[in-house]
Amino acid sequence: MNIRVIITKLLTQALASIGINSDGVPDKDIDLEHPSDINHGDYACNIAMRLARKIGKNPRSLASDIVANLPQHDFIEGAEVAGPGFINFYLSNNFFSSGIKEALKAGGAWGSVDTLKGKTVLVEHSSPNLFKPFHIGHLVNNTYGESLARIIKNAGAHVITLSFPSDVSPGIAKAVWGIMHYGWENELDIEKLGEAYVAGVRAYKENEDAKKRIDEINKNIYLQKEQTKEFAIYKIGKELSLDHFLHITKLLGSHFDKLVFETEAETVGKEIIRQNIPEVFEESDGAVIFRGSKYGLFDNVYINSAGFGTYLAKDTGLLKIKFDNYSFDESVTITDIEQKQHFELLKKSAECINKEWAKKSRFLQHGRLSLTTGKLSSRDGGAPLAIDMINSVKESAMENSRASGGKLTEEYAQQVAIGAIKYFIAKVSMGRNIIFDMDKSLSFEGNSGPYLQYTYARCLSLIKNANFNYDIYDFNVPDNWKATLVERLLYRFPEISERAVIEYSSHHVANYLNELASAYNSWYAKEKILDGTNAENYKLAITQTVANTLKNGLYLLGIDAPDRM
RNA sequence: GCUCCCGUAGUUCAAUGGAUAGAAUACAGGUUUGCGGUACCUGUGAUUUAGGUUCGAUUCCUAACGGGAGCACCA
Repeated sequence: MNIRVIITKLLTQALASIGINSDGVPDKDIDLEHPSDINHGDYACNIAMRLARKIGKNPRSLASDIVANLPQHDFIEGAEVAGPGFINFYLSNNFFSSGIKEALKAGGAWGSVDTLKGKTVLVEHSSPNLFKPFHIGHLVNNTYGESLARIIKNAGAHVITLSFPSDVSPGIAKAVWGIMHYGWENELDIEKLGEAYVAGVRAYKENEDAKKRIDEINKNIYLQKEQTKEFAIYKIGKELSLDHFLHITKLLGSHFDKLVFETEAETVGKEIIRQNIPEVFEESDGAVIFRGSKYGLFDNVYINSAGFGTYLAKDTGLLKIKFDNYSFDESVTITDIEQKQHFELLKKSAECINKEWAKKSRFLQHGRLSLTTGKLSSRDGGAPLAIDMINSVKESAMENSRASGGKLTEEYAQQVAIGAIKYFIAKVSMGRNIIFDMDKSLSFEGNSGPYLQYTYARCLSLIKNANFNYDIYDFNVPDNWKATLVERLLYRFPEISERAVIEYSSHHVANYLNELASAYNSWYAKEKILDGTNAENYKLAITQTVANTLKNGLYLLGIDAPDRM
């Protein structure tokens, strides 16, 4: 039985025996929280403070009355009144050890919850602009998106992952112009693609003829004029770009069940928009617009005067594609925060077309990534490329290892590098801007991905040395055992993953894992685990549970836990 | 100009309206015959300002100041 339910029940009984009946105090009014300072106990309840005035007693004396009337329970070591009238509960060794047994039995499922059991959720993230390189901004999106997909799945939902590559836009026309300008059509690679894009952007601004030509290219791509030279080049570039995207997202641990391209969504979007003139959309200056200003938002163009859908039309089309092809409870879209207001507009227009579309869609934004001085910058002077960043961090991971006499393999170094980068992002609550200092931010020490990976590898090494087999569950709490901070944190893991899914945020998991690893390392420093006494098995069981928690928790962040590093 | 988001140690981040505001990093000093020192321990150091709501405010409300984003044919 859930420990919160047990404590709530005990409190209700105590209240009843001092004459406060359960009608006046519904269970939901009994707030149980973990005290911010763990020395204050495992759970704290503020019920006395909330009731005191109502029944004309002072909070502390009411709290004492409640404590005096609490029934005994095997899982509760004791309760006391503290501070302004809190009732603090201390859990017992029996509770902790039975929790550890449960956790070990659950194995890979330890930490999973059933908050979204039976639901289907679409998660759309990491949508790339094809022809533009995958840079560190995409890393941010991928980190949060992948982590959320895993957190939602961990809560029992069926998750379908989608990505929405932009394969048609004026920017792409610029890149195609650049490729033709340099004559690279037969020797194209991902670096040249980036350079071609930059050249196209510059030419569009500075050269009138180039501008005209680019507009023509854009039109031919939108209209899919297969016989033109630019369309042939476009197809080569699109394929190359898409391969790169799939390669790098796979490296990062992501898989997409479905790719919906903008070309498809644009067609679908324009159709549904035209069908909704004039009820929802209206014509203005040759374009089709949505009057967001009627709803406190702003007006914007959905189909431009040349007859092409803007990204608002594309996203409208994507919504229709989602609802036509899948049956789901919620669709979650993760983008950069600069699109926040645009998605509010999109949601409002979607609501006008079909109420269900808006009701079942959730648009989440993560913060922007800004760079301080760093040694890395991309070849075109813009944001550093993801792949360069990973390689650079990987190199310093290997250097670190060599310096301490280890020999980290490429494969492990890569897991450490990706773990360092992803953790740095995932530990920050989504929505806040992230400031990146290439040289300093990605530390391998302290509150970092590698710190957690290191702790995990250390646990495994210990277990291996001891030949401990946790499938046996052959352990008992040693006599005179004083519960450690580690045990007092371990049982909270499912609460954390539940909070992560309720708030749709991964950073609670990251902070929890850091707290746990830190508690374990402190304990490890002063406690000999393999001490040859009959306490050894219990200490190993704790170690194994820490390892499982770290592994499962890192998984929720999209980070691998290598068995050694 | 209008709308939205954000202001916490030198720096990067935490804190379901709760108790003495937590970490990491940086800085100063320390820990090993014992299992992985990318570890552990000690110390210094912060809620932008002014009101309000509340038993209680970093958190909610109002204003000012400071930073970011959006505001018609880019995504």
